Amino acid sequence: MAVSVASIGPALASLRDSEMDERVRQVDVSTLQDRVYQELRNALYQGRFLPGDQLTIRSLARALGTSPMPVREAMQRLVAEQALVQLPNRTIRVPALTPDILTELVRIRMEVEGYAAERAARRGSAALCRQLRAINEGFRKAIEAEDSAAILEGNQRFHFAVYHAADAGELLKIIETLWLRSGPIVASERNVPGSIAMFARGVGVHERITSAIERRDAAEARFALALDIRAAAAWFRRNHRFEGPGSSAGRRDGPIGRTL
Amino acid sequence: MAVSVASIGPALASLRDSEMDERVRQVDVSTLQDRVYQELRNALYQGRFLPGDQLTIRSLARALGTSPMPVREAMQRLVAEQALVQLPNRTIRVPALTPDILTELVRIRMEVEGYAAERAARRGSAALCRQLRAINEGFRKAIEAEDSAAILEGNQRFHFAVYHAADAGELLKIIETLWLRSGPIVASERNVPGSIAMFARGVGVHERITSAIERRDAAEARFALALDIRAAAAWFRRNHRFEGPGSSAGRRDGPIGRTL
DNA sequence: CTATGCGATCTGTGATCACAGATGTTCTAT
DNA sequence: ATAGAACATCTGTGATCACAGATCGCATAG
Repeated sequence: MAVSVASIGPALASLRDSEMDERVRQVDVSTLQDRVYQELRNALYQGRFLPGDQLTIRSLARALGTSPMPVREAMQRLVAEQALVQLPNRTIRVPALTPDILTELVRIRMEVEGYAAERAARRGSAALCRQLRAINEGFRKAIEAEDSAAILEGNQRFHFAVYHAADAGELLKIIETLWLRSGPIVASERNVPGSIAMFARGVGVHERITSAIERRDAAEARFALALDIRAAAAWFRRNHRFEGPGSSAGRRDGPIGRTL
Repeated sequence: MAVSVASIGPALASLRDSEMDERVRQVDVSTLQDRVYQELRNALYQGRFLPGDQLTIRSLARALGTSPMPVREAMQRLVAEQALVQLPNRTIRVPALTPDILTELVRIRMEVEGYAAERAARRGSAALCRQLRAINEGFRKAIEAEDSAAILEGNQRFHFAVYHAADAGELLKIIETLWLRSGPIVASERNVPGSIAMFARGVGVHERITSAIERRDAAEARFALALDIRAAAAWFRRNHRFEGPGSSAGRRDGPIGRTL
């Protein structure tokens, strides 16, 4: 009993791209090393590793459930981005910040991120300002609740909303690298007494940035953004215990530090 | 016939560190991947690879006489630094510059390198100014001789002498990354008609930068440095043929392009 | 002529292993 | 007590291989 395919009709026709899209979703094509990289990057941002901590390929591979290769590649990438440092004896550590490096990074960030704020002010929209105010409100609530993870996240979300509005992909990459440098040390200070008050002052500065963007005042947006960074750095410089690269002792508990 | 060691005297005593230093020199402890990285980096700076060129691990390993591993690590590092780009199909290419990216990189460089010039002006010495003038003289002679490699090198030496004088290691790393982005495309234009005249104008701007540093005029140093970058970019934008990522056709011979 | 399937080839990725350098501990000689 | 040697361990590096995805060329069907 032969049935002609033609008699079955369009049921066997090829599906159009749009029809196919409705039936299946794109799968994750990321490589293992990409995923390892993201996990390590998140861990650094969230202060799960402290400045001076040593990371080894094998221990991380065991913990992540992979072979050493993707971990090695991810770690080398973070070394290239200066988020990790490889010492002369070849071990890889989370870099500690010396007061000098901190000062330098702060100044660079004021220049680079200030420029991004300037660009954002020239390009900003009412929708952006609404978004910034919503983020800042979430940030304020996190401070009220003394929720350190939410505070760090809120501050970061505010800043990166501004920087995305700058519409400068290459600049964003530089800024991300700068933030990767500060992430661990900043997160390590999130429980220091007085950091809540520091963050609370940041809510007002964020509003100042937002208003400047609203008014298309590029110079004021730049100034306020730089002020935000500098004020946090000044607090940080007074409160952070600068230690040697191998030391992870002396952790103090208390309220929350802030992103520089 | 037993001879007491003690009778031989100080000939068998341990040498002090300083004595040892006089006898032997430090050996090169760099890894193979470091050396591969440097070679690739130099090749990119010198325009030995054109924008859009594909680089494969195995062909490079064969050419360099190594196994694929160090090449792979070096290439991944250059990808992390954006000197190479890895496409969705995973091949790795020398990135081409679109007009938009060029514009963005130029603006970032004006901000970042301008800031470095500002710092250099605050820290500069008479010795630095002598050095800068000597480099600029060599640059002028290279232009006179229409020696494209020496022109590129002279321009780079001038700029980096300024940036070193800024005394900001972290900033220098960012600047190096920015230059790595421009290297191949700039070197690809070194033989375009009119580039000599462009470079010749740069000699005067370099002197303007040097004078500003000499007078400790940070704002003028910043302005002149940014002017240097912007003028070169304007010329470049008028003269560079922006091509797709896969194309390396259309190479034109003639005088020399300039580093942006 | 166009679309699809198949096989070959190329490419990067991940796994595994051995090697080499650095470091710490223990032992021995002075 | 101190210095040096030997050994064990840890760490990253380099080599090699297999795997998996992407691409291309060719053949076949409609």
